[in-house]
Amino acid sequence: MQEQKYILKNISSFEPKHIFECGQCFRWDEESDGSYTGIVKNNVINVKKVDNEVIFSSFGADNLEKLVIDYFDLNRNYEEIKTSLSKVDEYLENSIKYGSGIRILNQDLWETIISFIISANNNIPRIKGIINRLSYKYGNKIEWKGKEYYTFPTVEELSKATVEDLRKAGLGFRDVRVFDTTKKILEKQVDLEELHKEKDTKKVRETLLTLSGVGPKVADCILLFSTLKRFDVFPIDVWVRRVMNDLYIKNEDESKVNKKEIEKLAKEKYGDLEGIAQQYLFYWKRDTA
DNA sequence: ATCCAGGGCGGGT
DNA sequence: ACCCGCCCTGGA
Repeated sequence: MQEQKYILKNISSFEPKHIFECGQCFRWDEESDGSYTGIVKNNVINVKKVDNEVIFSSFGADNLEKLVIDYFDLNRNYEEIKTSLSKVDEYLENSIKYGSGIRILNQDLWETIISFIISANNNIPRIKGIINRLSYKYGNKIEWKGKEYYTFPTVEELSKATVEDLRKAGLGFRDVRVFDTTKKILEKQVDLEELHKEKDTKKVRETLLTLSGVGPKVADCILLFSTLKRFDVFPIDVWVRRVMNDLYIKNEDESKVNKKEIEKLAKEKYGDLEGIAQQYLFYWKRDTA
């Protein structure tokens, strides 16, 4: 364990608030100075943007520079993506301006699966609370600057939890889902390493859907926000349904908008970048609501 | 108090 | 294929 610092200068398309509050992650919290602190693998990382510099400070075992480049997907050209998507229409162009510093993270697949199973019919404060309690109980403690942080439990660590333990941690009806999925992954009935090797997004999605608690929306979130990193998916939650209805479909009752219609529309308009388009639209709609 | 929050499941048509 | 009621929890 060691303290490290890494500074990015003149980086474009990197705004901590946009990245950490666009709904893709649950383990980052804002500090009083506006920076964000989160847990990535076995590291605690603080991200602070000052003018045109992003300062990363960490305490952990991994090489910070390598970790940051990988986790924040720094080798991807977001300027190019934004230029391309901005040409679609003025709605998307405006939402891209609003969330111009969004980057889609490469989050650990296992952690992303469990986190989004917990997210079902839940709200963000509760989701974060549950994940913190699971990490506190089954993860490992890291102490840094007088504060305690806990790593997200590994498959083996979480497999020690019984259904009752999970219920006590506040998971509610998601307890059995997390328990069953953990067991299935532990026993490699679904092999996460193998899943990374499959190129066909549809096949990966089919496999994810065999996991308890993983339906269409959760599967798409896992595909988009984890190291699987697929942009040809379009997670449809209440906010995305709302924004797509408001902008294009204009049905009087947004709850009756057909998912298939939204999927078709997204594919037509945004093509293979529909996943990233979804993030700009989601962040804009929810943040200005 | 009732409702809802970043859905999924199981049992109906 | 669609549709619907139900599922824990806690904050408004």
